[in-house]
Amino acid sequence: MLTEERQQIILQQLKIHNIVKLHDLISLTGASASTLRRDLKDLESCHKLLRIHGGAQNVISLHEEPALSQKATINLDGKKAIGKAAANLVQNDEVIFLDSGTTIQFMIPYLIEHKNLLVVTNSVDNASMLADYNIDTFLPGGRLKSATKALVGSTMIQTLESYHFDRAFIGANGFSVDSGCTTPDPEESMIKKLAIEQSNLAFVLSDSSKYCQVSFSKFADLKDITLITSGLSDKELELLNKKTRVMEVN
Amino acid sequence: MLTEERQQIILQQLKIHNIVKLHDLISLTGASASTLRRDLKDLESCHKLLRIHGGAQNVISLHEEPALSQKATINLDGKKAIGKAAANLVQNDEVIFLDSGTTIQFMIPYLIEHKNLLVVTNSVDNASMLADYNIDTFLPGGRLKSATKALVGSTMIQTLESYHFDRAFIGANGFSVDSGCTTPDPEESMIKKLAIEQSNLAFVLSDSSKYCQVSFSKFADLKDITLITSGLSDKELELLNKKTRVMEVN
DNA sequence: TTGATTTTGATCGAATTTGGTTGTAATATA
DNA sequence: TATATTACAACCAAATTCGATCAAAATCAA
Repeated sequence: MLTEERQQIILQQLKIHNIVKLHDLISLTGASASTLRRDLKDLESCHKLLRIHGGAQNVISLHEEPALSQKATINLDGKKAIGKAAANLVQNDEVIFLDSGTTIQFMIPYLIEHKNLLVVTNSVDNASMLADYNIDTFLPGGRLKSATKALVGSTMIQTLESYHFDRAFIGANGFSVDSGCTTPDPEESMIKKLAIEQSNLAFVLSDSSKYCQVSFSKFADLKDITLITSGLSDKELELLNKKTRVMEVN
Repeated sequence: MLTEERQQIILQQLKIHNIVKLHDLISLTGASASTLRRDLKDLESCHKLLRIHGGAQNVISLHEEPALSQKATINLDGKKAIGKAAANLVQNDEVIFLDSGTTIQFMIPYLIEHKNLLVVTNSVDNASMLADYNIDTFLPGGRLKSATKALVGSTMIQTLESYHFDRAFIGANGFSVDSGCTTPDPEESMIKKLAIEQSNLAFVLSDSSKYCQVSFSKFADLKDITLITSGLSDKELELLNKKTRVMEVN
């Protein structure tokens, strides 16, 4: 059995079961524990799975959005760096759109450097933080999604259609060369898509853990946005650079 | 069974039942009590659940009061009682408006008793809390006021004009027989006024410390609203009762 | 074929996980 | 209230899994 075959089997099992045990893989492939450990190690290093004691699990299960508190602490330094870099792109007097999500939230402390900004956001949490920083903020109306505290729905869409932004900063649960930028919830996906359309320049902020992740709903092709990310390898960057503009921070 | 599997089962059970007993988890996973205790400990330390004697419960346990961080501790018992009384007025299937302000916020934990509510609010903080309690919430668009984290402005007004509420619950910085209900900010005052107009029944929530206080901008005559208050003397109540309906709680 | 490179499987000590035991604390019952 | 029951944290020893290493096997190149 070839290495490629084994790894396909592993990923396939993961898709089905969300979790695989090393033991099962041994009987499934006939390979030794050592070999399969090596496979898992390889697959983990390109973010295709997450190793756990006794096996491996999906990096994210498609229909599960981890609650904010859980997500918030992951890859903190990376998010901070991304947030700072993104905020530095903003110019005085601009109107910008801020998506929901913790990565985007890290931009806010750095936004106070800029004068006379107007921020439009669909995130209740971001709005609260923007108010703390005394940044002029506008919320389009919408229905509130409990899980992410983002505003969605037809009202939001109608409102956004009548706005135009200098820049939009969007979060993503996954991005890949083939599938573009994706997120679990179709309604939020539609907001992201629309915000990108209504902007002169659109940026997707996402750390390396989201690379090669595909979530349910696609909201942008890589060619239509500029990616701001951190923690990617040179090889991965090279590959991405063929499809989009990438800002690697740190 | 892998650690990760067990923990997923635990969280899944919590989502369904809001509470799990250690005993049930033992029969559900086949793992020992020690192991499951460890799992609960781990999950608690990353804030995915709250341990209780004999098992665990969701972090946001529905029937429990939120920890309120701020200086909102003034007259806490009074506000709680007012919030509870106000929430009890609400009926299933109603559309209600919630104003901004801490007193109003105390209603939210008690609102979960009612089924199929739709809450409209202009307060970002209330919205966030409503999301925590999984209550259907709609935010009309508007400009965000930093000081109070309330949404104001023409967009908000236009939106509210097209809505109609079964009940509106409004906060006030002052109320008196002569000057009616008042609040410092004219823009917020306009929102309150409008919300009252658009409702079948309007309630102003305000504790006794606001009695005979007059703030800059008036948004309602006492005759147009029902006052929900606490801590007033019999004499004061008698006086007020001539001008308006008063619910004294506690 | 020969020699170099890669892949594989086995081994072993270290690290992790697990289930049971113990004494203590919390809860239930009388 | 006093007592019995149950759940708890802390600890330990057994079992499992892990990572590192190395030699055998397979693959490749000339």
